[in-house]
Amino acid sequence: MKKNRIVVLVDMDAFFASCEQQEKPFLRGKPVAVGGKNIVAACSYEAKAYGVKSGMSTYKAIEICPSLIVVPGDMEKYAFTSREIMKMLPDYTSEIEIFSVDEAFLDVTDTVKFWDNNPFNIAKDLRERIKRRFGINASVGISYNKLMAKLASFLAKPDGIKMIKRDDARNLLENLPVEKLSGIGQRLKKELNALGIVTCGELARFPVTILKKLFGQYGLLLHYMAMGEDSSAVKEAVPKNRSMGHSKTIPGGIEDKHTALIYLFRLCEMVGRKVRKSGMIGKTVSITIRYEDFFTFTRQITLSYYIESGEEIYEIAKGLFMQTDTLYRIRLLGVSLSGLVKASRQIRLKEDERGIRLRRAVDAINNRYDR
DNA sequence: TCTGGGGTCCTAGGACCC
DNA sequence: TCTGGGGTCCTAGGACCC
Repeated sequence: MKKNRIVVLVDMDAFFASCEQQEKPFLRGKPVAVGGKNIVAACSYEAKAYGVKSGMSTYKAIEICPSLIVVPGDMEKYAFTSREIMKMLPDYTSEIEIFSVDEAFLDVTDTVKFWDNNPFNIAKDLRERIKRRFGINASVGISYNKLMAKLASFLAKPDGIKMIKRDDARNLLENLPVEKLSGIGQRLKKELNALGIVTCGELARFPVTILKKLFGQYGLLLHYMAMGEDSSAVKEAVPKNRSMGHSKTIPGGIEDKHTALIYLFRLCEMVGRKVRKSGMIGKTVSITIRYEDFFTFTRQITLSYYIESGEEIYEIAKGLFMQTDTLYRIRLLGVSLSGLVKASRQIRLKEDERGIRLRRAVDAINNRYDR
């Protein structure tokens, strides 16, 4: 375990919107929102200046920013650009964790010596290359662990570099609202605020025993987070796919099961396609159902064998779906396959048995619920 | 605030095994 | 036999992130 690490977080600024502005020059300098029909998935800094935020309804966004240009999102395109950018990272270290489509952690503890022992040189070089090749601004946070590197990049935005040294962390955290830390969302913020805890300083001084009682193991973690401590490692470069899924909000909602099954089938096919494309197979099928009142729940079942095709997924998903109530109008349906492993010849040998076992599993579901 | 879609991780209880 | 404890897997739900 290394003690004094140097962790860098590269974070693309307004990534989706920047990709669009790069591709379509007439969008540059304008307030742009990328998203679906009803919600803003991401927006340009010009739009942010008006108060537009991701997650906001498109209606509201246009209300506060009438000149907003809304473009449909194209995840494939962004993922491609992302992969191209990420290809540059091994030039700086072999310890890379691709954290999301627009963020990556780099542990440069062992390689910073090649950059005059100054991590700023790495940050500058990386930012320049991304800007030059892709026309996209990136912000870089540098610190002694991932938690603080993340905070640093937040403070660096937009288009900047920020380093948080261990000696400065305590001062910085003292008056920092707890929700600025990655890992503390709206829900936790509310609960902490209710305890009279608003800043990280206050959280750090709050009795650990009470935090543990209230939040379990996470309470202990919160205590350390508030002090700027995070022992998690920058993990391997290849993100392990634990699950793959699709979900769909149905405009107007669905009332009858037949229509729902048609949606379900399509989702299963999409999941199957995605899974096969990545050369994976999985054994746990989950469905998500959201009723009109936003009550959301999941049902899942783990098989004793692996599957990959839309048809196989559908048979299981349908079984799960048929057990659920149909009293309410369905707003969203989702299907996902988890327990994923790389498809291998050994596992594939069992393929012949699959048909039989599949039927057995479906029977088991049906029997279990006595239908 | 009236709410998309893709994920990850954690927890708790129960089943089951040794 | 009615009685321990640990480990692991499964299901369901929830918080969080981008």
